[in-house]
Amino acid sequence: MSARTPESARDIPEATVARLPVYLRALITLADEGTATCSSEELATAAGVNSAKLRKDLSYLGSYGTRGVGYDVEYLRYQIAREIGVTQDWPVVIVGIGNLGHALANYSGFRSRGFRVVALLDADPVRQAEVVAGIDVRSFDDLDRIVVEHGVSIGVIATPAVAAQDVADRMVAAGITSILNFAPGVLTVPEGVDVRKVDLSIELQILAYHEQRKATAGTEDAS
Amino acid sequence: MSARTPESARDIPEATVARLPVYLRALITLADEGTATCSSEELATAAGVNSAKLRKDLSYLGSYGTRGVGYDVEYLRYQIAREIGVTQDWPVVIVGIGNLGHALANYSGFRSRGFRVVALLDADPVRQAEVVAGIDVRSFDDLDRIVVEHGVSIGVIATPAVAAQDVADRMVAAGITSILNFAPGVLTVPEGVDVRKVDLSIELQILAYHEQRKATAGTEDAS
DNA sequence: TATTGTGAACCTGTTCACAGCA
DNA sequence: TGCTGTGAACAGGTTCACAATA
Repeated sequence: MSARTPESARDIPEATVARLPVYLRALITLADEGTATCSSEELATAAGVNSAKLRKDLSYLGSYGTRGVGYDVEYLRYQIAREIGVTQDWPVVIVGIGNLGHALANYSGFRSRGFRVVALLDADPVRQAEVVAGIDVRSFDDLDRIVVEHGVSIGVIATPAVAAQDVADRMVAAGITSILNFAPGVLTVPEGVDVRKVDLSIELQILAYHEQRKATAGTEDAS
Repeated sequence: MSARTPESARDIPEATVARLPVYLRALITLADEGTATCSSEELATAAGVNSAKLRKDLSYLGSYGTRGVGYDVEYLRYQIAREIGVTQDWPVVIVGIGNLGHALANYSGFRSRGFRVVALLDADPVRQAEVVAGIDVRSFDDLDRIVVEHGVSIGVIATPAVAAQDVADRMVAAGITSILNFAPGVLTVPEGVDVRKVDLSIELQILAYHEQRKATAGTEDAS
């Protein structure tokens, strides 16, 4: 392995990275309930995983627990928040202020979990008259200026599918390097830009697959 | 307990199941463009995966291609739709008609991808006066009746986090066996009930983690 | 003692490379 | 010949079981 691993820069498996936010949320819940200390078993239950996986995941960050005792909730919460990078807020722009864009703009979870919506953009001049969640909707052409002004590196696409690739291209050109995409379909972006996709009908179709199998579990179909 | 494996019921790896809807969407796009036949390379590009993975995935369904030629777009589309179980519509109920519930109710992608929203439910009597996407919002107490009447097995939770577990419990009691949950936090459900979770701030936090690493990429140099 | 942290075993998913077939 | 379908090698992720230790 590489000889120097500076204190905070071990490489954490992707599957673990995807669970850290879940642990963080569970720790916040425990803290709110007044819990000062928890075992890996308790935290794992709160996060919906098994304790061996939780301990393995945490071991990639460092040794933040105490053998025979457990974890200090506040301390571990801070360490995970720091590892994820949400000890201060990330500025975010949302493009596409239709039904979904409205819902996202109004979602209070962003603000409390390390993100601040700094602009809402839409290509439709009619929508640019609106004020949503206390923020005026501005022209998509303002993207470059806003990205520079607020140092934005994360963008959210909530447009119809047909516009998504163009929006992504312009986000990348403006300097955005992480995109959360709610539009269906595949986005093509340059190396170094991260895209995560949320597709509602894909999620339902995965459920439908399993549902279908439950229905035919006892039956044998011979078509 | 899998003594018999009837022709259509091979066990498909979970990772493959999660990609079948992506392939289906890519095939629909190709069909709409008038493409009659495609190679694994073309379909893989359209779906955003590599061709070896695509072929491996399709091999779990059967041999639907022609060596030296490729795949018939319409035929493969039908086979995948049948495998997922979306050759006819699944009735779905949405609970929690706030901002997100509105957006989901109005999302046209559901109807065109194998799902039909049969009811919108909310615990708040004020919301029950509304009509959203042409469907009246009804009392959450009507859940049992609606599930039986329409044969619903899939439910969507778009309530605040605090209500989600109660809604899930009542869905399960009513006979629902698949849940798509947009509320943050862990849901506990009995064996046999599938839950998929969509959590917006978790997705953003995963992006933030990688974004943070990009920012410090120049600091540590190895190899 | 009670619980963490972790090597080792195991399992799942991905990629390679080519045999098999139209 | 060209492209699919697939065994085999590989990589990544999960679970086990126990040594380390407050």
